[in-house]
Amino acid sequence: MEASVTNMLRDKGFKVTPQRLAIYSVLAATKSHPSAEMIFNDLQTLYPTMSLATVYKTIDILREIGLVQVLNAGEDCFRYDANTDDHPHIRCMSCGRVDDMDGVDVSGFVHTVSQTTSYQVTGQQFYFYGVCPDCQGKISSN
Amino acid sequence: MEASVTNMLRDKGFKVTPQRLAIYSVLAATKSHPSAEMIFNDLQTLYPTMSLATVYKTIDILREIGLVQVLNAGEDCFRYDANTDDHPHIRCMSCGRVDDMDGVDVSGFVHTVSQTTSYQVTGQQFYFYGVCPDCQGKISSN
DNA sequence: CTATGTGCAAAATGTTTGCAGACGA
DNA sequence: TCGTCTGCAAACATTTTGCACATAG
Repeated sequence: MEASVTNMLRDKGFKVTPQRLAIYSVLAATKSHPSAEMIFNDLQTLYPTMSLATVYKTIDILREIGLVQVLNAGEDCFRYDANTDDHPHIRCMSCGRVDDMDGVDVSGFVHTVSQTTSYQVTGQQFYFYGVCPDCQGKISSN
Repeated sequence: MEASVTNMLRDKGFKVTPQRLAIYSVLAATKSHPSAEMIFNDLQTLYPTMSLATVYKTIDILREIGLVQVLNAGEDCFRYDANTDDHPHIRCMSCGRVDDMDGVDVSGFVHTVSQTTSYQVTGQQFYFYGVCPDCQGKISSN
């Protein structure tokens, strides 16, 4: 996995730096869809001198070479996902977490919808909103 | 239509002001899903003294009473839609326009997906990305 | 060695807030 | 009249940019 990031960067003419590998590692190791600031905070211990600007610049490269996808689940910031498969996301309106919705096959729906539009469809993003299991528990126990 | 906005506002304890009616009118009269700034610009001629802050505050009220829905199709700003029906949106990656995808029944897909998650689902938003008919023409003729 | 990348600080952008005067009910 | 609303300006949060120094290749 790490090796392939190195190769992907080199192949596209980007230099391989510790910062870039570290930022990708954070994204690859989590399912929490962190924002730039969350990534930055995660790296403060290991890379205390890293700047937020570097996080943004690196994410832009990772997106460009197809290693991360960009999410906006209606928040005031973007979140990033190293899982670039087509999968819906769901945000808890109570605690704000954003989860993957695995095991949902979107291809049939996407195909059907693509037929009904005069656009040439190149991609899509599905967001669901609701209350996560943890917050359901908190609400019912209050 | 206008009358119902008046009533909706009054019923919820909000005052009816020319600014609020004007902002809703702009949204109700268009399918272009304007951002706050686009609404503000639209109203410059008729309401030269209106402030952007008023646009934001009003939109928040309209959202709260269910008269508009908030969109974020991956841009750096929010867009607003007075059509609160469940319908997907599609953004042209070339010119940036955001269109409705009418005539798509999402209920079956939503129902299926809702079954597969432990979240309690309360809503959803589907965004497609592609190239609009106008831009397809431009690209092929260049 | 050279071109690209990093980190910092400043700028830009979109949105929110506080408050004095205006106005709807 | 009274409480809410407007418009302004300042504050805020996120993201982008410019540039001197550092570093990958």
